[in-house]
Amino acid sequence: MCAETPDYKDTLNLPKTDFPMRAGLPKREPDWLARWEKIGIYDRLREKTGRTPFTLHDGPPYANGHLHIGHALNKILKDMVVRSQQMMGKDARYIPGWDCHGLPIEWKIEEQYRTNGKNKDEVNVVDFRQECRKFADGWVDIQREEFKRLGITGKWENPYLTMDFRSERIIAEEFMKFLMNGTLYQGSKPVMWSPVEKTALAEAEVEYHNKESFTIWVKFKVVGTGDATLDSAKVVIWTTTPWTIPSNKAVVYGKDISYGLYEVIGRPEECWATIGERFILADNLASDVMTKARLDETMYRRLCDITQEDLEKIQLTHPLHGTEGANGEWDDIRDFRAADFVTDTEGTGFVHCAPSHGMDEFELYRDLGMLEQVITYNVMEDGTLREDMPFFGGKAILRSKINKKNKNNPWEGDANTAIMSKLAEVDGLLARGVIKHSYPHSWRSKAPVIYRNTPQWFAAIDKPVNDQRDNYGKTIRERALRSIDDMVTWTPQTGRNRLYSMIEARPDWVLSRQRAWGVPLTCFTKKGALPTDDDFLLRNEEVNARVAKAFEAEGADAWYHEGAKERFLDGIVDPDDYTQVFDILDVWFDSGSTHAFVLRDREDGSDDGMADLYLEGTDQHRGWFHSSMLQSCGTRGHAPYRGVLTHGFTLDEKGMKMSKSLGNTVAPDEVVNQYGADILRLWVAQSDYTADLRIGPEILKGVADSYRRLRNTMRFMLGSLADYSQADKTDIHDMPELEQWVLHRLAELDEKVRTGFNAYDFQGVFQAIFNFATVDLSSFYFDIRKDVLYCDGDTPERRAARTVLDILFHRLTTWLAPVLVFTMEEVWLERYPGDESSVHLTDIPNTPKGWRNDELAQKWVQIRRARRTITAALEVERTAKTIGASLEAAPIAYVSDPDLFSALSSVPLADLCITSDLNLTQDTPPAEAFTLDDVKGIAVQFAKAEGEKCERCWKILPDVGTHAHPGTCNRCSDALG
RNA sequence: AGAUCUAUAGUUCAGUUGGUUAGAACAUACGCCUGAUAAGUGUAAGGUCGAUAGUUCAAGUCUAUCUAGAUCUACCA
Repeated sequence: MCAETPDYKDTLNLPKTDFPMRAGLPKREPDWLARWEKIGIYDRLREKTGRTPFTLHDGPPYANGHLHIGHALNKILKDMVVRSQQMMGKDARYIPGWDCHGLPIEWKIEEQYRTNGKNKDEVNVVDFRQECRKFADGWVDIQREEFKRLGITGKWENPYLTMDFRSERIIAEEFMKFLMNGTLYQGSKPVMWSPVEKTALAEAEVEYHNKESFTIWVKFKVVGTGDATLDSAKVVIWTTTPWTIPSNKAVVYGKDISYGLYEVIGRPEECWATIGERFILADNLASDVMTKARLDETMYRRLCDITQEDLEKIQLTHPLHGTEGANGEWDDIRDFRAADFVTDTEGTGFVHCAPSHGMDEFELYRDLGMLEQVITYNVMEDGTLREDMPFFGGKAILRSKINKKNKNNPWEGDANTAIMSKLAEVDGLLARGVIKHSYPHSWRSKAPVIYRNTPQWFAAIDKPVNDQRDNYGKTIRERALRSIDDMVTWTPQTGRNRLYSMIEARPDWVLSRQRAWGVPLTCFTKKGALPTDDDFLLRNEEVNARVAKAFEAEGADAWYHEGAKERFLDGIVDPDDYTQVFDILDVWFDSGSTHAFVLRDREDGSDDGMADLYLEGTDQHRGWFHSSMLQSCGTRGHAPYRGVLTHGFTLDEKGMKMSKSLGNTVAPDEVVNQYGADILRLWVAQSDYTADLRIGPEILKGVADSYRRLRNTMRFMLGSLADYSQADKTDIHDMPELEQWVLHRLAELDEKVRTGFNAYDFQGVFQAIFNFATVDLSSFYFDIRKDVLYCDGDTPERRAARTVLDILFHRLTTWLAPVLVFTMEEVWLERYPGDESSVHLTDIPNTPKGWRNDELAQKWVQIRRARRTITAALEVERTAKTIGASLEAAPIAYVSDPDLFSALSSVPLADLCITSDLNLTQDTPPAEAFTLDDVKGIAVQFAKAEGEKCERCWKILPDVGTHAHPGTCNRCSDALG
């Protein structure tokens, strides 16, 4: 700077703001949260009237443990939906909820008992349930605070809990609808059963240990083929559970396995095979089986193939068939058919089926509709065989107490050996042995468990519901499938197929669990009646009403209090004629009923009891989407939701699952403490949630970078608008074209933003806004307008620019507020401070129709292309060190295209290119003029700007120094007054 | 083991009914500016479109197989 000219910097209108470049989000976010709580934002929004309601129904997380990143993703997405819908003019309600019942909590309490040396069985059920309730309550409070910290808005002080007394009442009432409409029935299925504890166990309560088991090869005689070769043969099966042999009902083979007929032609002394005996075996396993039967390869020969046609002809008899003293117990012909779970890698290639004691077999015969013929009730609760069973009645599969003398098999009872002896006696055994294998044991008693057919309660999926709500079909399945296609919008579309095929294929819904913490199946069965009898279940509205009333007042504990049965039945039926059911409802029934006690029954629910959206991870196709659909189809005839959005899972940076052992986890509170919740939210917004989402240190760093860029753009606007007033407000028609073009872009974007928000495409919306902010604003519009904003006095150009900045401010803050809830509030308060002020009370402003100007936009595409050529030409000189700043240049643009020429001559091209001057001509360009390959019709000849540098605006102009203020140009001198 | 889904620069994403040289942004490198300054701005480099085979005049796009990852089932006689 020359010594004699004054420093004009203070005379400029430089951006002025206290808005910090660095956000300091982790420290400052809690203050904004406190503010919102004080203002009561959520309730304040509810006071706005005349808005169309939008209901996002919250899928309840399970109330145990701290939040992980998946919870954060889910709730942030929900929050962005709620906030964007609200700001687009809806009344967007959000009632957060928690799932409180169920095994994991029960389990935690049991664990506490164990460490304190208490025994669960000695604790009163009601006391136990109270402890579970307390535990859930504690975690609800913790999770609520963790969710709030992420900036999630909602009715936090009055959420819904599945364990609220009212919820428990309604869950029971919903269950009783199934009771009354006849879809509830008692059936049975094999479950993991601990004979020692006489209880069913869940998969989570089972641990696998090595156990020694007997292993036997058993002969089943072939009969009734009419083929002498086959009829003389025996099918051999292998099992490690001899105790299931009395319950055998069938044998199955594999469709793709090659079988052969083998004849014994020699034998050692100790052997259960006789010479001439013929066995059908899988070829891959024949030598293995023969070895176990002590036959070496010289002692048997393969006679022929056994084809699938042969197998189809075969029928079998049980080895105990016709045994004296068996009273015909095993005399029925055994079923024999193909099944796809049979392999020829282990055993014999044939699987013995006792469908009461194995899942594969049970499912096979369930799907065949033959359960009644194959289900047995041979094993009692304590693991003993049925008292009246021939030979083995009362024998125990497992001992009730451990026998430490039997070191190898301390729990072994007397049933297996008795059965093996009898089989050997009737020539039913080919071989036996012992093996060590991994076997399920009870987590509590450490004793082995068995699969045991157990009575369970089911909801029939294919039975007409008979409730006059048949618009979508008569049965639950029909209604569900029809709803999926006719009623529900799926985001992404693939979710539809997933649920459809699951519901299409699913069996009846097992509603009962043998547990303590949940809502009981509130029903009674008639003593002496069979499950198939019409009056087996007590169906009485008066009884139901009593139950509901009691639950409303006392919660589901009422079911467990002393004298509950008499309380509910006295005076209606004779309590002594009925048995009270003590099973617990599947927790998916609880959460499947949330639509009833939240959407239908709460004042702030929805008008028609339906949700506009359910939004959960893809795992909920089998979970909440599924159970809610079934429950609702059973009770109200159709889906409870109009829309379903599913998101993927969170993975680490390499796309691998997160796990503590790999050390690749990202905890939400860590992100919040390091970067702030807004960064986590921005990560959600810029990710494609329809697939799995990756997160890790590098990705978060990238997100924080984007955030900073955006933050500075906002900061620039704040600074330039510092003293903006209504006097600046300029009509669009009085604005330069550049400003009109910005408004056009805003009109375009507004549509994109609204369509995107309505399609829940936050990624698309954010990307569009972010691109606009960096490409159109920061590097183009702002860059150009800095000159006018800084240097002009109160000119129409400056007023127009500031009008546009003000408009931009309102658009950008409201568009981004659903994502960057904290930062946009911070930006908003910078201009609109006040105790009651908040961007979150504002709607996205409407866009005046006149802003859209496609013709102008077309023209400006041309202009920007020409500009690119000019700036590129300057870049060459910059690299050559001819110039530094672009204001040192005054290039000549040779434009041959007449349209382009007229377009360029209609705008202040030098300003747009940030040069001090620019000559536009239609002359033929000199050969050395600069061109870009992809821009036709313009060539640029570089020239340095002539004159002195204005000490105020830094433009180089010929008239500098000839005005009132020394060292200034005409404009600046005027501005200085 | 089965069902479903995903795969494009270092990162996050575009890529129309198959049709020019696969596009942005961020990050990177090298510049410019020093009046958005722990900021702004320009230029460049960066891709066998997970792999292979096929259909086609033409494949990131359609088909098949494989690989990796994810979710849900099944983990057994």
